[in-house]
Amino acid sequence: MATLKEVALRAQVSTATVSKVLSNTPYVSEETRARVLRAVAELGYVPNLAARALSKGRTYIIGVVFPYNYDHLFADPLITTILEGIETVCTEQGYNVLIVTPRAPVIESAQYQRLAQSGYLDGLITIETLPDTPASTIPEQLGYPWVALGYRSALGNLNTIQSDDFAGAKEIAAYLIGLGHRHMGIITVEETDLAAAARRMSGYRSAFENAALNFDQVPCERGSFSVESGYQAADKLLARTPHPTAILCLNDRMAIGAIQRVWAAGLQVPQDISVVGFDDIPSAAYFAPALTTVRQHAEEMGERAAQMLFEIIGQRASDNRRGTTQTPSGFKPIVFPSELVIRSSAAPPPGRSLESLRR
Amino acid sequence: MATLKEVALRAQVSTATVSKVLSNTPYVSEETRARVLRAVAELGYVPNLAARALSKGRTYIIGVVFPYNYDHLFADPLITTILEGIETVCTEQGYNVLIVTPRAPVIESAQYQRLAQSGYLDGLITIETLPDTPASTIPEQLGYPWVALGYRSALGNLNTIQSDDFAGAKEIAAYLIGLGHRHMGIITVEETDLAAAARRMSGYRSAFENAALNFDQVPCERGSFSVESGYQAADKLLARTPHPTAILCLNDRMAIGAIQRVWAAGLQVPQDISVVGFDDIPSAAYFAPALTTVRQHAEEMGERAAQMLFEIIGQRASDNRRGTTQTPSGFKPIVFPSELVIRSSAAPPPGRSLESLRR
DNA sequence: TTGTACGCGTTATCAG
DNA sequence: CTGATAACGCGTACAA
Repeated sequence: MATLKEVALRAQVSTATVSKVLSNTPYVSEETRARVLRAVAELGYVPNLAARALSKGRTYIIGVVFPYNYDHLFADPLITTILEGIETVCTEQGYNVLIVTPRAPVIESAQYQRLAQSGYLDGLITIETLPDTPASTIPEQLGYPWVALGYRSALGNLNTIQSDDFAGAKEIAAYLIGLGHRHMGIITVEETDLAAAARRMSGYRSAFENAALNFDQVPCERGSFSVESGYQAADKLLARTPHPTAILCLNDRMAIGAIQRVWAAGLQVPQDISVVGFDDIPSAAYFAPALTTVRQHAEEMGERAAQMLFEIIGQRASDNRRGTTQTPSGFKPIVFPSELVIRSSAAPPPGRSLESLRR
Repeated sequence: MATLKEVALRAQVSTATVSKVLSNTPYVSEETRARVLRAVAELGYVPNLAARALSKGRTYIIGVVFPYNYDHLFADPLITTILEGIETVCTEQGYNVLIVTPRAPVIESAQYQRLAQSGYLDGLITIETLPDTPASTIPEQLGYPWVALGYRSALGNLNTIQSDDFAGAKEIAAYLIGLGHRHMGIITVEETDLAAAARRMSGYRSAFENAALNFDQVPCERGSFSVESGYQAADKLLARTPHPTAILCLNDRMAIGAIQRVWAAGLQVPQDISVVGFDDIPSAAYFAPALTTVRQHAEEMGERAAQMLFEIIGQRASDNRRGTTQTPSGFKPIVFPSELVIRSSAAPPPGRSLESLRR
């Protein structure tokens, strides 16, 4: 662990000169530059980041925050894919990624709060899966760079990257309706467990109302994201007579659970009952039947979030340079389209072929 | 962003005193302690981590390194599960996790090398999925705390956490043999792509030899981890006449691909052909047929790795305190058992019921 | 073109 | 029990 001073000693110059060489400042003679560089190489000198951070006020670390309560969030392919997108861009830009996972409600997580205020992070990207206690509140109050992925409830949507949950849900519900389904069931989650839940539900509702179907009479059960919970919820849905001919699930894992339950009843998907999901996790494509679902552009969303953050960091830096203290108004929300992926877990209801529909 | 100095000013004491109060040093009068604490609260003071790191030589950040080449490693549930285990323990211990993903061969990744030497990390956990260029080489040479998950090839296995790939592979192969299979195929990967590949292959071999079967004549195709590549590899295996009655896959995703290919041939799993995997990824349980595979204790392995790292960091610290500069010899490798998970993707070969085997 | 000297925010070592 | 003061390693005005 050689230091600047040691390099300076060896190259017979001052530490200031070494520093200048290393930061590519002009006005250094070729000769000394070469001598310094050689000393650096010989000593295997690497700048101490803690010292640099202290001096420059920049750590080149950005924090990715994902609160979790109910479930292992790392088990959610959507989250890890977003993370991958973020990580890619950060690495490109020479930034490092610190993962921050407040276990408790964000507001109560002292650890998170301290970290956010510790000056260790140049910025934060929060993955807001939960409503009510957005993790972005903290950096927002502290006035430093942040971007949120998801919904911030009543707080407005500046600096936010979202997936168009409403449109995606509406589209897939309309698709089922178009196939001829009239008796459907829904497997959702507690709205307190997923900020996007409400949007998806209103997407469904919108499709139903467009078709003059009464959404409020649609049987609706709650799961908790997992395959098992989907199984349980489907169990209740199937107990009804007549049972629904199609089930809309708020995520793919619950859809897979629901399908298991349909099988357990001795029924076929999609011949007897159609089941659709949401998210398009990797296994959705390989499940049999391959899941009809809604794709979210998770990796791109992660990348875009990181890019937005760097724009904010950059503009903040240039503001400082010219002494402007204008509070930036924030970026307009970016909404990524979500797209219906038609595979083979949905079909017209039994006794109602596509042909008959066309008549 | 209040500083120590501001707190000191407000509490009418010196910065040294504030520091003592905050680090719970005894020998501070109750009265001043209270005054300081109040000032801290009023100012919302949070220590600056960069400054603390510089002064104490400790950052409370540990790096988790996972090299990747061929594939999106974030898409590998095994890796993210390990990461989750690591993260849990680190958070408990008040450490933060920085993710480090050298894209190039580790040796050539300047970014990784610099980070490792920057003094920004208190320790490293490397996930060694690839042979030949273990990421742990760097911290090892630099002489600072590290733990490796996986295999370090010829470098020895000190400070290593492993899954018993050999035993797991042997067990699942023996299971198929026990079901009566005699003509099997294997879908593996390039040994340069996965350090564990060789162990699993020798596990298979061992089972075959125990049953007096010639392992070298077993048809063997290579995939590249993905579902698609499993499909392609199975394609070649099925082209043989007679085709194998069972396929051993080196991971679950390829097994799922292989099953798809079997279906495409109009055959059933496991009635016509048995297919087994390795890893027990979450979707293995929900796939239909549910995958018979080998479970690895990924989360526990991650947790154990973090614990081992903290033991090393701790002992290093106490060595320093008493001036001992003994080079620690390192921990013995910890091998986690892997276990056969019997579900429903394997059965006796056609025309050979379990009954007939017992005769 | 180069060097001096100070500041960044903490911790730690001493005197007092 | 408390308070100066010196590190920690780097960046950077400012001076030379």
